[in-house]
Amino acid sequence: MPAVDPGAQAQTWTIAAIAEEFGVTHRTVRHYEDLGLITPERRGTQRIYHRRDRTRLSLILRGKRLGFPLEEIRTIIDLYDAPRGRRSQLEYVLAQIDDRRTDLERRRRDLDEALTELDRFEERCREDLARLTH
Amino acid sequence: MPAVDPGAQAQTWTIAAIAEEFGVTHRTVRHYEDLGLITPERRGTQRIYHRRDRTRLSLILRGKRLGFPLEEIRTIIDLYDAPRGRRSQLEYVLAQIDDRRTDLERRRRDLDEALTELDRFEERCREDLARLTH
DNA sequence: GTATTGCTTTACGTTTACGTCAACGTCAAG
DNA sequence: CTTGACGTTGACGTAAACGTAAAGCAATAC
Repeated sequence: MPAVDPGAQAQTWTIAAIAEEFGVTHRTVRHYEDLGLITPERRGTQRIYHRRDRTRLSLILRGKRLGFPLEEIRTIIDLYDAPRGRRSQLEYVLAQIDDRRTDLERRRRDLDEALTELDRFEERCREDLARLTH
Repeated sequence: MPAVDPGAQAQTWTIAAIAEEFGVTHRTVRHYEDLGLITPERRGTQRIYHRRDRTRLSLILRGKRLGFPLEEIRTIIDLYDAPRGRRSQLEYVLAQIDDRRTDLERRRRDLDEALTELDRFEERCREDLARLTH
């Protein structure tokens, strides 16, 4: 069992393959490309997707589940790939990270609140049910 | 200091008042009414908002911050006001609560993942920065 | 060869969540 | 009484996130 086979071709996927795997349509995948969220290789006219594209796609979809607009998602995943060679670039990235965290933590507070309320509501319902049962 | 003054008029608000207080436009508030998310009292042609409407509005806005579509938000807040007199109704509501919780917990997992990744990324950036500084 | 399968681009359609006039009612202030 | 300030109902506009044909290339299947 070879740890890493340097001669092996890096695995690639077709648009139909990743679309199906991620549970979206190929139209959706191409839309993300139009917005610059993924940039698959081109072999002639065909799109070839690499692991990098899969990583990005899963980031995009998680962002969507969290309710972020695609444009904002792009700034986020671009952040992860941004050049960080110079000090000024690194400091910019660190500032962006802070903004992101503030946003995410706000969401988590909202989420926790919603879950707490839901729990309280369930309790009330269960009490009502118990009263009905006697 | 009266605990509860039964003779006191319940406090009400105008559309401009709640719009400004919640940081949205009156157009937005009326849009939520069009979708049946809030149903203010009508005094003639004017809308009169009560505490109940404010509660709903804050639920709506939190739902929006969490990225829920308005139609889904309506089913959620309607759930809180749903009749629960009969056993079958209560059991339906409890089932809905379970669905909601599943959804919210999924979101929380996504959110925690995103925050963890962000932390790891920040660490890497800080290491890079330290290397630049020597 | 041609028929099918899979991928491509182009382009218009749709839904959601409002923004943005337009045109009009109403009520207190001057 | 008319002028604002504030409110109202349409109704059309728009941006985002795709859906949905339409029409064509390209390789394999028979």
